[in-house]
Amino acid sequence: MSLQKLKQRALDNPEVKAEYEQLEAEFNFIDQLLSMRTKAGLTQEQVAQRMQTQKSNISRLEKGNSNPSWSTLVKYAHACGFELSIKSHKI
Amino acid sequence: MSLQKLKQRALDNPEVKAEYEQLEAEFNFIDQLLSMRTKAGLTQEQVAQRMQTQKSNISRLEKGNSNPSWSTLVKYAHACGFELSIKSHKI
DNA sequence: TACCTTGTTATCTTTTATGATAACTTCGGT
DNA sequence: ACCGAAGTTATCATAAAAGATAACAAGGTA
Repeated sequence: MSLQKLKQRALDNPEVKAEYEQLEAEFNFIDQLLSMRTKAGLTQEQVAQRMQTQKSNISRLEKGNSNPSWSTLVKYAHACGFELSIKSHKI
Repeated sequence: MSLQKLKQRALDNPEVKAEYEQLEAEFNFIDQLLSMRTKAGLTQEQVAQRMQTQKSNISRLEKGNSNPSWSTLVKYAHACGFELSIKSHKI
């Protein structure tokens, strides 16, 4: 079994995947979004239902092809069971 | 001099004010926005110029009468000399 | 192979944020 | 009392986000 395949198998496990995502959590914006859903163990459709919207819109959000409003981000976070805040650090 | 008055005088000092704001930084969303500008020692008009927009729009943003997009928040933060990221914690 | 789940993409409509201008309020300083 | 700086509010036009639907792709499983 190739290393790639092994990694893939490992990531198929939700818990392993969540751990993995958490490691690079601070990485970037999109990753953090995805990380929340992964940790919650929810599908896009489930999140969509909780947000009272469509799964296609969740995909759009997670693919980074959008510029979401703050309330959308908060709704998404809540749907995944998280509280959201902004963090700022001096350049 | 009343306590209120004393507090007001203290907060008139930008440095004191910045320190004060920082203390309750995590307080809420709007406070954090304002805090960035306060720490930067900039006026709404100065931030507006750096964001290539109008001071009235900055006021609208800071008064909480809006639901800004992520890019607007990032622009605002940059104008104030900050890098922005989201922070999520499990409910 | 056929099926089902999950996610992606495209497109259209509707809602809303943003840009812009102008008039107004507050508050210090002179 | 006047004046200027800083911030607020209202309003309108336009750009863009969000809602909705449908068709498609990838992966796993019977």
